[in-house]
Amino acid sequence: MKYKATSFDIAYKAGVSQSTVSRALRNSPLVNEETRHKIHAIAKELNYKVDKNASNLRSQHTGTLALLLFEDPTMDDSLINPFFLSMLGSITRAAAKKGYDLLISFQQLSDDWHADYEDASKADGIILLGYGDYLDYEEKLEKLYEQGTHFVRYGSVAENQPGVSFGCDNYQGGYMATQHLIKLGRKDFIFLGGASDNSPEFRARYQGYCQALKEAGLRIRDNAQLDAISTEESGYQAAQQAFEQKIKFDAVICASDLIAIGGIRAIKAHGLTIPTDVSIVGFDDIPIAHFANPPLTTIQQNTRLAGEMLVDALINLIHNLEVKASLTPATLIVRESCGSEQT
Amino acid sequence: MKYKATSFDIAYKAGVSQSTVSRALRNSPLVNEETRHKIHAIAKELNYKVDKNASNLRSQHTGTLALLLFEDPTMDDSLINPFFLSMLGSITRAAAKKGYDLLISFQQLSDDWHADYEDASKADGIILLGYGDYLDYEEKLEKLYEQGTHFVRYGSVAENQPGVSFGCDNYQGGYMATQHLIKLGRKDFIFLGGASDNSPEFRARYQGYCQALKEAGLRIRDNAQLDAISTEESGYQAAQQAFEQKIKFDAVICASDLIAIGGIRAIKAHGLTIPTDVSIVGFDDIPIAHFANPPLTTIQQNTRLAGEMLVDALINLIHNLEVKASLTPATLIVRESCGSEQT
DNA sequence: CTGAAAGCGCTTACAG
DNA sequence: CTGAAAGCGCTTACAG
Repeated sequence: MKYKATSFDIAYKAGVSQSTVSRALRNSPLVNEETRHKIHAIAKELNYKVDKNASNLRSQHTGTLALLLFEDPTMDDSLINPFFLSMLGSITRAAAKKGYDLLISFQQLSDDWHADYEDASKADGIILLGYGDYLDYEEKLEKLYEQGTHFVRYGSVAENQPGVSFGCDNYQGGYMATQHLIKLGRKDFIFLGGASDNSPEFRARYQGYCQALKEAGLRIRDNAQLDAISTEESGYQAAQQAFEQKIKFDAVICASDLIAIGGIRAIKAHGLTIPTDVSIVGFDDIPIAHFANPPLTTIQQNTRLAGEMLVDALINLIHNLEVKASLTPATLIVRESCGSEQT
Repeated sequence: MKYKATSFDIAYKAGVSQSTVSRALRNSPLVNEETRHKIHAIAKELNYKVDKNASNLRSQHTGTLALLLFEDPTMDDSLINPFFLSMLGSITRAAAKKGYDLLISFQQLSDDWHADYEDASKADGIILLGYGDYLDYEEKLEKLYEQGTHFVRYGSVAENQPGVSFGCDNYQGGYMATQHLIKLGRKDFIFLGGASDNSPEFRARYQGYCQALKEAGLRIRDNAQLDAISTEESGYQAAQQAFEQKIKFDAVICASDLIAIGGIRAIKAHGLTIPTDVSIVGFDDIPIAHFANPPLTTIQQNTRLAGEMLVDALINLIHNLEVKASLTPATLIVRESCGSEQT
């Protein structure tokens, strides 16, 4: 490893004090224009980079944001939800744009909270992205909140949640998806996905779904909501159940794309054709949706916007500015899994 | 923010010196069993965490690995190759397992190398994952190498490359894919993907392909290798070109799954059926491959293993141990895009 | 086994 | 506008 230049080396070469070098490099207005230029030139020549550890230690902040991805331990390692990967990408970009480093950490929901705290001490703030059971998750949020840690999270947005939350307008998304199928003349709906306190995002989608049905004067059958978590297999099982219970349907609204992909498999397995016999719509717009067979109509979450909002909000929080929860719009992406108008 | 305990607080409570606390916390054998227990207990009670900046500054290492993802600036932001996302996941896990933090940074290939250096100063070593033109990329590697930076990269593995490289056995993968279609009775092959110095990974796959054809006594047509980069659109265009040039084919080997997905679209658009009329195989085994229509036969890269190898190798490099380039095995995943035996 | 002390490379009052 | 000096919270010889 090459010798690493320090601010003293620069000071010596420039014939000024180390304090002045430090100020010049941070572009303090306190330093003479000319000296500053000279110092910058020497720094460049020497390949000088400020030592982050030293500057962070001294100024008591890290310039780093931590991204915690909570995983449900029941999930298969290899099949991390593509939606979260997409969020990860947009958060990384957003953080970089603001000059923050991003520390990434995958955790099991079951890990004890000391691990979170550990991460908290390495970063100025935390971004939480979780899946799995919300009720387990909430405990962690409360711990973090008590600790006075700066954090934002992406997921369901509701009253009485610890900390600041951002999320997609799930209710509106569920509503739009359902309305779209209603317009297409569909009458018998089922909903694939959990709708309990354990998955508040899914529940909001379900509520939007119910609202659309209600407004159209269509019945909401009690047995037509089948639980599923966000995996292909679980979606398959849920649809399978609908068949076993002999629930008649020509329209299926899914709480996620992965669920929809599984649903499609089950529907095809029963010899039905999509969208002729049944229309189906997903949620998220993960890349796979586009390549499903048939291509899946879905509700798109704006991950790019979400990433920026999360990062901006967290930085504001760190600077003790006020930040409030907000929703990102949901967009209907029409593809071929719904068919076109019919009567 | 709550008051943050320091090693002095613990020392005071335990009635020992701060040096002893530091040693106890690092589990130095120099400290009395009993005192160590007491110190650990107090640390836990006080929610004490070692200040990373201070310890890193003092001991002159960071405990952090940087992951640089180079992107070809021509790529669409939103469509980061799912394969890299998968690598990212496995590297994150592998780093965490070894107790290293992972700093993530997306960069354009066009960024000047100072940016890399910047990252180098924040981490003990760098993992490089790049796509886009290899020739541009190589320059960066050389710069990094000259600087004496510890780094490993994933991609093509060959002689005369600066630094240590890991990668999938692309040659073998291309060979296996081709051989599979040969066994199925296919005769007229085309290859979709670049095969020049600009994309050495693709070239290795192409060479494996050529070898398999040669061994089977099948002809390798000069015009049957169509350039494509790893996007759906580019794959579509390449297949399109094959049709325009009236190249007859019943088997297509693709340099990546994304290319294959685009190829499938073009083939279907020409009214041909897969796999009846033509067999197609991809490379990577990204999640989409499974859901393609028909499900895509492909060559799987073991990203989990690759992530572990990269992290282990980099850590060894940091400790000045010897490390050498190696290949990860390629695995044929048979799905429906090839059909079954026929004559 | 333990303590006193130096020092990692910065930032930032303080004094001019 | 500039410099001398303190100090961020650790680790690690050095001396016992």
